Amino acid sequence: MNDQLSSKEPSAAQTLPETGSQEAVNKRQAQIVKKASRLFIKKGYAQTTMRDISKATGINLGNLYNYISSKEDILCLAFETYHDPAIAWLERKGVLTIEDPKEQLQTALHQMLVMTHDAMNDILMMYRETRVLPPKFLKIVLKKESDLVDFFEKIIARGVEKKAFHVRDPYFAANMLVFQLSLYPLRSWNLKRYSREDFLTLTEETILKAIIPDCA
Amino acid sequence: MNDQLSSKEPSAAQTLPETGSQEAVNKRQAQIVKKASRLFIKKGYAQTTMRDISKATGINLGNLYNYISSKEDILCLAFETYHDPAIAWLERKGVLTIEDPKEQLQTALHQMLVMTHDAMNDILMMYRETRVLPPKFLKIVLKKESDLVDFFEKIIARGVEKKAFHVRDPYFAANMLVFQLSLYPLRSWNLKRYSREDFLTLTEETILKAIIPDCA
Amino acid sequence: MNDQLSSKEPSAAQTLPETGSQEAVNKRQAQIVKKASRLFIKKGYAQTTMRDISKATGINLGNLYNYISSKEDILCLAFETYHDPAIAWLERKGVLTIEDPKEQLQTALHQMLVMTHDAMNDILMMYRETRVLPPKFLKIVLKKESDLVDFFEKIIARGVEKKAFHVRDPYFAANMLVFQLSLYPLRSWNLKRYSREDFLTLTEETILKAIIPDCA
Amino acid sequence: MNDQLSSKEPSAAQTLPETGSQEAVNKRQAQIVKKASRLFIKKGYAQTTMRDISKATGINLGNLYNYISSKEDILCLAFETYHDPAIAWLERKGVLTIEDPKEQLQTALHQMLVMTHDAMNDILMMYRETRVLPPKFLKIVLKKESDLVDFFEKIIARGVEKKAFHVRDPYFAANMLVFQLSLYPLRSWNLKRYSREDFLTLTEETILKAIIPDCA
DNA sequence: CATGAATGAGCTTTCATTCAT
DNA sequence: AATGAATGAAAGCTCATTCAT
Repeated sequence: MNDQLSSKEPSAAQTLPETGSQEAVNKRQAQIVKKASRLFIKKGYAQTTMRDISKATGINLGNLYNYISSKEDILCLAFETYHDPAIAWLERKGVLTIEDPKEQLQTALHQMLVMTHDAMNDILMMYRETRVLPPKFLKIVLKKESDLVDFFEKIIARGVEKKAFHVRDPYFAANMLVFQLSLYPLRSWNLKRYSREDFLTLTEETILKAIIPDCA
Repeated sequence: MNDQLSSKEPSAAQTLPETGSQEAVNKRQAQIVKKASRLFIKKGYAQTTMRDISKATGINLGNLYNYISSKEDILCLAFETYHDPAIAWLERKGVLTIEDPKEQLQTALHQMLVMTHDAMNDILMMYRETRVLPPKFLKIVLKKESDLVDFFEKIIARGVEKKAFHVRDPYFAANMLVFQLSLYPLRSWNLKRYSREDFLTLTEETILKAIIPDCA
Repeated sequence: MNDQLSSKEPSAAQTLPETGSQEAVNKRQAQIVKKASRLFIKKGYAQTTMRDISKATGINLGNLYNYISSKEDILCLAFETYHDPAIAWLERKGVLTIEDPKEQLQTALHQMLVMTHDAMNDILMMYRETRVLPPKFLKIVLKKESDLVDFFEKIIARGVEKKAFHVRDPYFAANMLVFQLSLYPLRSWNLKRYSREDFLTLTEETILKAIIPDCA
Repeated sequence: MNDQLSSKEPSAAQTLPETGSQEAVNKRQAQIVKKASRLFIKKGYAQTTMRDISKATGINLGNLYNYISSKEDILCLAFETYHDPAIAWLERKGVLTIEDPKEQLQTALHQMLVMTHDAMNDILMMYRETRVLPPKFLKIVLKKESDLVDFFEKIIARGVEKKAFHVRDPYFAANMLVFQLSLYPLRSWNLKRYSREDFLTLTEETILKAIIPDCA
């Protein structure tokens, strides 16, 4: 039942020379992706040069290419890094085994909100730079996003069946819900006045009001 | 009253060697911005070259610079072009004079939804390329977006006062509402299954449910 | 009958932006190919940089790419430039209409020797750099070379039939003959002691001795 | 008499930090040159990277430099490796002691043809990559080639004196002969239709016809 | 001797922008 | 105003070579 989210396709963006100690390479790679993501967030992908990344990581320009195979590769890796945990989280927390629809929805929603809030900059970047991804990789990313929608659709549909939710079109509702998760990353400049806690509570409330009838 | 939306700052991104008939220049400029926007939408700003724009407009490469001062300038002008009408629309339609809060909100929402839906590609582009805008211009754009939020906040606050709406924090609700307007542009690939009409109705319904208590 | 040499395939290596006056572009292109060939001859293709070519032609590095589409393209154009005339020459001179086999062979041989001698450096370069050509282009080049062999094979075969030549295998003889044409380009450092005239006479004599029986 | 071919100049292209057992070093060096030559033949010198050579030899990239001093050095060593045996062969076989000019020429020619045929790929490579050799080394290589010409010139001149050969200019004839030895390496793609034996016989015949009068 | 990460110069190519005509 | 050739500063990436371990 909880296999619905595990679309684990062969995700490594590109193969590398793979010299030796894969572990050390992975560590370096992670370091590069992390620093590069910060730059992508700040300046945009196209405006970030490999020389910028070299400077930011402290890794020599030529040496960078021992760990990643191209600039595009870094972006793909960044998408992986920030996408996979989101999906794994829900699975681990056993959300799918919660019996009460309201409780189930609230739990899933809350966990996703927290995650989204904390990774806000990365999500903002991903919204912007999706266009740059190579087609093959783009497909994987969209699949993962639509998996998340499907996940919420199931929960909502079950709640509707059990008369706990009042929703005309569960698939649409799931789409709207998943989209609303990104409110903060995409609109943060207007929402700075709210504390983290206030914001989370308000968002949860607002989202649920459209799904649960008497939640006024 | 209608001054709340008119933050008409000196909008031409950069000054040009204003020679002859300003009118002819403006017309050419508009033509450039329109064609260039299509390219920015399709290929992304960074991936669009001045040569592309020259070819698309039929205006000689060097001659382009008689009408715009830089590539960046075109993007700034594009933001203006697609931002200002959105704001002017509501003003023109006299939404602010509607007495009944429910009717007022529904009217404003519907009009904005229609606009957003039809300009979806432009909006998507603007989400993506905001990072390229020069800081000064970015500020103007953000101001305009927050003007729209303020506009809806006023409507919602009045509805709350009149006990027509049930909303804990009107400013937050307005932000969410304005954000939800972009559902289609930013998620269109998941929503292709809905007809234009179905989509508009569903979105309106869903947004209003979170604001108007008994709108089930 | 004289169509046997005209394997005029679409030979332009790569398509170019083709801006306007094709004639001026062609002239510049020829200039680039000529200067670049000199460099390829002197230093080898791989050891010649685009900056070298820019400096040698006096054309700005970036501007070069308005006339050629890549470094490889220059090499392809060079092959064309020095290959096509060789083939056209024989056709124009009406060698194929000479009745007497001996006279026909001598005429063709002499004309080819003169050409080869004068373009020696280019031929040397072509021998060396053939490997760099893109496969599609390589095929064309090899086809042209084998056309030349076929041309001489026909002449020799006719001479054998008419008992004018004494040759066991006309195709082999033609290959050897065509190969011998390159003696000077490929061995010039050993042959500097001969005047142009002496060299041509000696070579002609030597080549013919292997084909015409009593030519001692 | 046999000193005419032994131009044994100090042949190691560059001096190395000669540490331990010179013998082991030489063995490794030979291994590197052999494998690298295969790569040079297949891909060309410029297109072969030190990483390729490291992978092909199984010797660590950095470690390679304990046995050779540069990439260029490998090429120089390759030229030596494939040049010296050709020269030594004839000396060893005692060709110079054969009394009958015709037999002497035939023997030398046959042996050289066999060698050239079997080492065709190496010879092709040497033709191509000569341009990369450092001037000092290039001189040595050319000297060795001209030694071979001198060798055949002596044989031919003696035959002419003894009225066994009919040749106007022995030096020119020797040059042509040595050049013809390379027919197969440089034209193999046109000559694939001949068996090894057929090819050798045809070539021998054709070459001799230009030197020995009644060899029809 | 062996390793392979690190170095940095240099490569081809692109492109916004300028300028002579 | 219009043209498009010219400019030159980067860009992404490669690779021979070095060096700390």
